[in-house]
Amino acid sequence: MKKSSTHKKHKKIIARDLSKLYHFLLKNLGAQNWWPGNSAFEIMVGAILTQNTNWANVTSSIANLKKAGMLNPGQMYAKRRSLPKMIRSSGYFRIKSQRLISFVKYYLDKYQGSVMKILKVSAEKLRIELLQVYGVGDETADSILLYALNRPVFVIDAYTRRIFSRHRLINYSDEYRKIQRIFHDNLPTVVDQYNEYHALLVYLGKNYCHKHDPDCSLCPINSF
DNA sequence: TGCCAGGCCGGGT
DNA sequence: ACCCGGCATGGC
Repeated sequence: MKKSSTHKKHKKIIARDLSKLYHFLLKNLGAQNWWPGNSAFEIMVGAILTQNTNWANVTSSIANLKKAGMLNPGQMYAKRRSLPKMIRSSGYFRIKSQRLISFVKYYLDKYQGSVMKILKVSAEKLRIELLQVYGVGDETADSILLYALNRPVFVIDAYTRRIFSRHRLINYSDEYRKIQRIFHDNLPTVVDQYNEYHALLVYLGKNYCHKHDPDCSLCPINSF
């Protein structure tokens, strides 16, 4: 059996139950306490480095940057030529170096690399700006908004698509903003809940909702 | 060994 | 509006 997305063993989830599902997952899986990172800038960098990449591969890159004193906008830009070497373990290291440079340049030019200054701009306006930056798409922009800048923006990723398409809330290939709207419309606008919910979905995706031949009998959602 | 990982971009139809 | 190839390392 290859496809599971429409198999009956996946319990159907409806939009109105998203809030209850959150509390269920939090109770059964425990708080994930994201984002694993200390400063806002470290989280921004991590959001780019983890694109289509295992987080474990990113941690050593972050450690390299920290050791080199490059985990701040000014030094990262000044030492930008050493980025490929520093972030090699994250994969796509050449293109991700370009993405980090374009992001840091934007952050320095527009906000002098200051969290205080970027926090003065509304989430809606910031999202549009971030999407103009080379290498920042919907998920990366929203990860920065939610996890680095504490804005109530729900992050949609491949795990979210996989989990909820199997449970027939969405189609896997639905537009990003369409999926996001379902969460925004059916959850209280609470940053901490958006934060924890996405982290729980990643945990669920990693451990129970595998791409091929998923072992659905172990998925906690079955007993929701 | 091959598949997968917390995407995004550019070109083609 | 889709669809696709390219980008790349490290763990199981």
